[in-house]
Amino acid sequence: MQGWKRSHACGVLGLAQTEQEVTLTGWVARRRDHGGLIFVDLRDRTGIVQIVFTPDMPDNAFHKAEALRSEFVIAVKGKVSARPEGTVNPNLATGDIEVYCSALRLLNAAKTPPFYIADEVDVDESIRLKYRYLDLRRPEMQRNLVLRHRVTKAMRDFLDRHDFVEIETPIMTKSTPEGARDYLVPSRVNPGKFYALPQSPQIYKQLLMVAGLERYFQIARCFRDEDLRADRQPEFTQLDLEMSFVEREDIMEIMEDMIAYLFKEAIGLEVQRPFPRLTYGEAMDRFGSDKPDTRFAMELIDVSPALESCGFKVFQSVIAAGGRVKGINAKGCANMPRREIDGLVDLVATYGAKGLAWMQVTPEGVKSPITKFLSEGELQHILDRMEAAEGDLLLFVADIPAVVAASLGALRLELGRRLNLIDADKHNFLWVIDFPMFEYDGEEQRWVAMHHPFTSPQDDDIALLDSDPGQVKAKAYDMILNGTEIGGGSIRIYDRALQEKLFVTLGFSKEEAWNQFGHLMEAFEYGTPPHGGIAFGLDRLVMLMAKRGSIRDVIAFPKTQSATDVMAQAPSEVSPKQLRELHIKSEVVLKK
RNA sequence: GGCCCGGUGGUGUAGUGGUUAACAUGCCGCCCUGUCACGGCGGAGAUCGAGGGUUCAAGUCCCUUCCGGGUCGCCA
Repeated sequence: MQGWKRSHACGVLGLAQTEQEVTLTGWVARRRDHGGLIFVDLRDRTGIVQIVFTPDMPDNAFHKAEALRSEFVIAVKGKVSARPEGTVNPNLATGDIEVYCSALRLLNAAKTPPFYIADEVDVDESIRLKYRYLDLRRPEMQRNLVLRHRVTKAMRDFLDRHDFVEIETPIMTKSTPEGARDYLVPSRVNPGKFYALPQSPQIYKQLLMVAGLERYFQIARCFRDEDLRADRQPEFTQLDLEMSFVEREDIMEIMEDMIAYLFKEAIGLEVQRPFPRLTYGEAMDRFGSDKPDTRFAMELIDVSPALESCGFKVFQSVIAAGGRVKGINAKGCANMPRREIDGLVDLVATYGAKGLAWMQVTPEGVKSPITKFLSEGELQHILDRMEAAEGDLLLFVADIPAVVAASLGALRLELGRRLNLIDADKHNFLWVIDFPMFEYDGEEQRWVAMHHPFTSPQDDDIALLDSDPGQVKAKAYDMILNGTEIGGGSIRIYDRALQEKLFVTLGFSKEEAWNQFGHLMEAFEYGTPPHGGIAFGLDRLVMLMAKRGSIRDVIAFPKTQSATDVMAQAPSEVSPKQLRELHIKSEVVLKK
């Protein structure tokens, strides 16, 4: 800084500072050189202000300004002046004023950046990631990170007021079966043994409840070695919390409070409360999803009852085998070209649907490849059930319930997007409750926990654990915003015997269960309060607040889809010495 | 692991078998005292992701591979 001290941020200047001498610092966003007059847009974190240089200025400032280039770092002393009439720039927050430079210092020069530092630039994401420090100079990215800060700040404020204690739990912990693939860390001092990075602090936070902390939270980094998506990174952040002496309702109520507070504080949005609730069953039936986007209707309609004995063998046999025939009504799409319908067939096929039946409701009647197999009455029943009107396109999938839900749920979302039915300004929060405790894993031939194995079954269903695990409902709840799961949690098991029984239902032997989770079950025997909690995906939450399509835009240094950091070049090979010390031998099997 | 989209000067794109690969922007130089995506004139800048093949001829067609993105599986 060469002895200078910054007096103001660029973005705060306005007519109120007129005639003040200021010292500003920042980056050269643009230089407009008119020969005998130079304008420099000076950018710092807060915004942009115009600096004016003329040849009569002291400090040889004008000639120094001639040498300025994009992204040079400079300090400027000067006087704030109202702009001459006709030169006010209404597109700039500081556009009423400009700063007449009286002294200029070049703090650091810069190479020409590989892309413009501006919001509207459209640059390949791999270039942005390679030069992430330049990407993060863009005002939009800075807004995202600042928003993220505001959200976590508001979380801490709210939870502190509600007597939660922020506690850190280990990053190096124990690998456990169930759930996602673990990231492993070899132990140098324990040859052949590995730590695992936590998929979530689940067991530790339950142990904190046993310990009597009563209310815990943590803004916790979690790690899962699974394939990446727009909303999934191998390391991500959760707001993780747990409360003792509570029921489901207590947690849901305080979390609605918190979310409303976050949205008010961070983006000034008044959230409508209470949040609507859907049971898992209802969500799957009506929307084909356990995280329904309720910003538009187009609900799934079950037309099976009328088709049990219909002439269309595909429908009839699916129903006979216990499947369903359901449809959605794409209002006003009767004239969708055949080619586009074929595209929809491909779409549902990715979700396992073997076909997509369609009916165009035209002025000349219903056009469809399948009407010839249906009786007058069956067809009319379908049209009534679907509330079909002239101009509508009806789309049907017949399959086992899971495939019907997945394919029509995805089709509904796709059509909602294409038909512009989704109001981007809406914020539809809701809870999904009464999840099944288990789902059957055909590959492993056993029941697996839908939420996690520490979730309490609902009291009335405990008797079904042996006889009919598929019918057992869990004391679990997910918070959904606009079709994205932003949080999920449950009331936990706090009884050793019940926890042990649950592991047995999941196919563990008693020994395996104690080997893996013995410390939790032993703890349960020393006076464990009833407890439950929830975890929110911070990245997704901030992504939705920032109206971005990927959590990469709200993470400072994210990884690519192949889980690499293209800037730091991680992961990387390590020296043989490092491997030796860790008792590791790497045998990369190269494909021929 | 599967499917889909993309990879061409620094950046973003055009180029569907045939001259010297085009355009915009950025960059460099000169000119310019009210611009704000300043303007004018001139200039440099590309082994078309990589490898192989087909062809008289390949940015373009074929195969393999790498990289980025989306998605299914996967993600208690």
